[in-house]
Amino acid sequence: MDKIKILLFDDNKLLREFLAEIINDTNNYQLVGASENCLNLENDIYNANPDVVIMDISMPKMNGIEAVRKIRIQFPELPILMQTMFDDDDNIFNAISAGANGYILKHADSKHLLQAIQDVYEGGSPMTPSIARRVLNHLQQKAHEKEDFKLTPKEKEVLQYLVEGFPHKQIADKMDITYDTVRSHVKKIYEKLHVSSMTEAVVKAMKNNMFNA
Amino acid sequence: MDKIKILLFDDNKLLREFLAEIINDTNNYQLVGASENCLNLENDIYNANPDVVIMDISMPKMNGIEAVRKIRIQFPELPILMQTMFDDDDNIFNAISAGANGYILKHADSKHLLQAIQDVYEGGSPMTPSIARRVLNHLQQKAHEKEDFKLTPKEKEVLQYLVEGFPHKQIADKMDITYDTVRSHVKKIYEKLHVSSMTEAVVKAMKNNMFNA
DNA sequence: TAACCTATAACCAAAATTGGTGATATGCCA
DNA sequence: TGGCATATCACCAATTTTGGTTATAGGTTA
Repeated sequence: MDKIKILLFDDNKLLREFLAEIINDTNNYQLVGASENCLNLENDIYNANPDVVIMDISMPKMNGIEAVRKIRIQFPELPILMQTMFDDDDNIFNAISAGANGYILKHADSKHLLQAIQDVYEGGSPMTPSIARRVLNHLQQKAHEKEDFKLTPKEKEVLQYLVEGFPHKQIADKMDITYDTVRSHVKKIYEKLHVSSMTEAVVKAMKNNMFNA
Repeated sequence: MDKIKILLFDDNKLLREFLAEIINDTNNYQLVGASENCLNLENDIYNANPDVVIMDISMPKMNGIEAVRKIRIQFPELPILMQTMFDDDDNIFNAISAGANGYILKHADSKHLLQAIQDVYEGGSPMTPSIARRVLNHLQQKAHEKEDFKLTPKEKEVLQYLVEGFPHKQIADKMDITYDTVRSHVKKIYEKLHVSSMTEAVVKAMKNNMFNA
């Protein structure tokens, strides 16, 4: 069985050495490189050909998040495990949307660290419960704030078309009703949504994700 | 130190007994109840007064997700740990948006289970790496499709105000420029976004979440 | 230096939206 | 049966937005 090849990016020399020691004490893992910055990012990866990248989130010159973004362009499938000092790091979401796969703390003990490496290698996304909590809260807020404005079916249909950018006249054609009827619906919509223009209505509709959008 | 009081909802008798055994073998945890359905949900919780609820995601009569939703109304802060048979359960996202705090597999060994209980009790959100991966993918897709329209700072400012529902005239006042200058910016924005109306521009801005939303 | 981008501003004419105030018809429900 | 919500349509007048064209000034860059 081949060892899992690991490439490390971290500006702290002590941590690089510490990690090298942990990894080389095992039979299943192998450190194929450790850089203190991401200036030769693509080359480093190309030469080392790792199975997993471990990336410090905050580094001089180019930070870890920018690095993740660049890696994703050339190596879309390469598992990336982010490391941070604190679990309330505001960069969590930036790292996630940049395409990082896992997220752990720097002071994790060697057992947890090795498990996390194994997890990202297998396609999972290891993260501490506290980080997961922040991620979930983020999701819940998104799904949360939806109001019920009690629009009738026709009103919903009209609003849908407004969101899609159609002017009243075209909506009338599509719905096979007159321009003035569309207007009647629009007025009711404004009343129910407590707005007074198309843009406001459309923004409110999207914020309450009333449609797939 | 008080024990962590646990209330269990699961329709499988064997699993209820198994869990009772695990928990009662410890010093830090205490099972204060185990129900096979959620018909007396509120009463069960009120009487048992648990620190943590463990909920099976699929149950007869009322499923676990509906139950979570109900719990959240009366007990907004009560930690809920969901259990499922499979980590590709499509109900993950429904459970999350209903307000569940953690998500683990039913065949987790007792050590992991107890750790997960501890984690939710402490405000974390334990989940398996594979479940976390699905959650992250979900987030990444949301954050994904953002284009760079290369708007200038002023154009971004104008667009921001449009999203907030202000008419040109008020934007002119806010930015301390003339109405016609606002119009110039708006025209440029339309050109760069390939649209031809405020609603289209606003929708595009929001879809590419160019602002806080 | 010339070309280009940004920000500013103006004018005209056309099109679209908005507010207000009506009316008619249908169906539901108490 | 009478009230209520829904859906339809109409007209007036005011406001807002849009497309097109032009112009000036400051900054950057090839």
